[in-house]
Amino acid sequence: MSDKQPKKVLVAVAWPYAQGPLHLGHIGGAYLPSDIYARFRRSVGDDVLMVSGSDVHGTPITVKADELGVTPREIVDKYHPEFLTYWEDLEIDWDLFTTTGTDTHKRVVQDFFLKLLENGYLYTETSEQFFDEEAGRFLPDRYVEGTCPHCGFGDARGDQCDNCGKTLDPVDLIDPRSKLSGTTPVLRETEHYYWKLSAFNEPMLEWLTSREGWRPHVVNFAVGMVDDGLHDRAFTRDLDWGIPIPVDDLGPGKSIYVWWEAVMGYLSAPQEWAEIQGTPDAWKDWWEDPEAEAYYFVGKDNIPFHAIYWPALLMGYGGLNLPTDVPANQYVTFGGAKASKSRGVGRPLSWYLERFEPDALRYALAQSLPESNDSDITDDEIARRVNDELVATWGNLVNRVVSMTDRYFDGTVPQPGPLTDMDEAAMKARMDTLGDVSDLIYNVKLRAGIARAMTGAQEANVYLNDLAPWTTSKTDMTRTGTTLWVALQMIAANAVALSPYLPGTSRRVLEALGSPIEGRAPRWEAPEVEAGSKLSELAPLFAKVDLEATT
RNA sequence: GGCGGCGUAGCUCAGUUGGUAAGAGCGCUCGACUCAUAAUCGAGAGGUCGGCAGUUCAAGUCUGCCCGCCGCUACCA
Repeated sequence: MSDKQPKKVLVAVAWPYAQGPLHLGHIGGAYLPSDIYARFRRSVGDDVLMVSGSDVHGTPITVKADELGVTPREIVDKYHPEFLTYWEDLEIDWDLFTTTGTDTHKRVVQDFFLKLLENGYLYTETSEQFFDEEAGRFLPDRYVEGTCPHCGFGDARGDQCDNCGKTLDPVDLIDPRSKLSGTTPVLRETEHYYWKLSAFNEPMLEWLTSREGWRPHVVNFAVGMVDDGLHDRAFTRDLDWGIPIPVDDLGPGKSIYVWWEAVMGYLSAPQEWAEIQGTPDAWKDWWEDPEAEAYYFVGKDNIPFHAIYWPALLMGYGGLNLPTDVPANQYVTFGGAKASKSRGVGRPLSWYLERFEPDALRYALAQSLPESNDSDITDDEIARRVNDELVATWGNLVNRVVSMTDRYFDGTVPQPGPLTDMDEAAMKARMDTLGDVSDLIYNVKLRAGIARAMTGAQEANVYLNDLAPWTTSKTDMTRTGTTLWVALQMIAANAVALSPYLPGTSRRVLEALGSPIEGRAPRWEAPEVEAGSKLSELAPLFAKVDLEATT
């Protein structure tokens, strides 16, 4: 670890729409895993840049704004600040969490557009779209409603019929009407830029099939999609809310399609970060250095955009790093059924934060990360993880060792005597824990990583039971001191092993044992708890949770 | 409809290229201990690996069909 050259690591995380509160599925699916990974890479000395931000131009935002009769900006201004409080509460440690509404983003996106145009990947084409003459706007698919041509359902949306589930083209609707004004929309010609995505079929397939270490479901899904053939996609929309195209040959009112624009945030956010640092070119270390790595943490619904479209955009731009890995997660489901509002997923994050300590919530989610399959969780399951695993195994371990050190040695780290084989084995076990957890996190097996770290805590419990310092304290204080000294070393190392997952409580443990963290993350090595030093006060790490008492 | 995925102990889940008598955590039973947040440690019970049929010397792990569940299906994110 320590002998490796520090690497530049871009930790890129899905951009949430600033359109509604986040739920545990979002946290477990993307934001927590990225934070765990980023914290770990900081610990081993790499230069991590973790960025994301609120997508302010997403269609759901304009839909919601139209429904409420407010501007999209008002929606964004409500939810973006709310997101920031989540990050603070959960200690999601961004280098920058911005929005797609910044000048930097606009500049980068428009530059990207021009570069694609220059490289021959954009062309114009005319098509017919529904236009609401009363509202004076072209209508996105879901703004058109009418009778479903398949089942006769009267309120089918232009993109899909909610009754029979079929995918529709708004032009096929019988008696179409505008959702904006209720009037009958008319077909009107409109000219747009199209992206020559079809040109990337071959290189994309070649790139995808040569990825090593990617999760099977990610590669399979992406390859399957490319195998079906990539088709050219419209690159612009008839919208005012968005980033206008930087050329005027199509007239006004043309914005870059929000999805293409949003993923470019991975490029613009590091530039904004660099500007804030006062080193405007610093972002290039993460984007242009071939040795730099880039990890994209997203949910599985985002695989096409991060494993295909964004890499294709980058290929079209040229000279920028493609993703090192897209460790997409599956879904966190609640109470068996799919993510449903009635079973907890609709609960605001604050509901959980009122009942669980941040690290306790992080623990339960980390143990349930849907890395290879959808994973199911319930409120009781979260409480069970906290009470029967986290408190019982780790919290109690720390507490019992600190208590004995207080009782038998007045809170001073005892001087160890000669180490026996059992002592040596325990000292080695703590190093193995750090090594194993490190291997697992490097491979983005975060769930296995925290389980392994907990095994380390169990090993310390076994060691204590075998050596029984509460018994030896009656006859042999040297032996007792040695045992507690070893146990303290194990705890300190284990706090480091857990630190990516449980940053707040790990910090408390390390401070109490005399190894305060310098910087944002502890060094990934076993700290030395010095004999003779005085332990500072350390209250129990976690409290047990009783949901019934607080509900 | 098309594409993809899932169904492994009571619960939540692991199980690289098919190969020793199928694993973990929690729960449960019994025992040990009492420093510790009735926590800890040990032992044990518990599974036709959704069903059926194949391929193979050998299948949870490959093929086909069936049952149940889910996601995506391109201007929807």
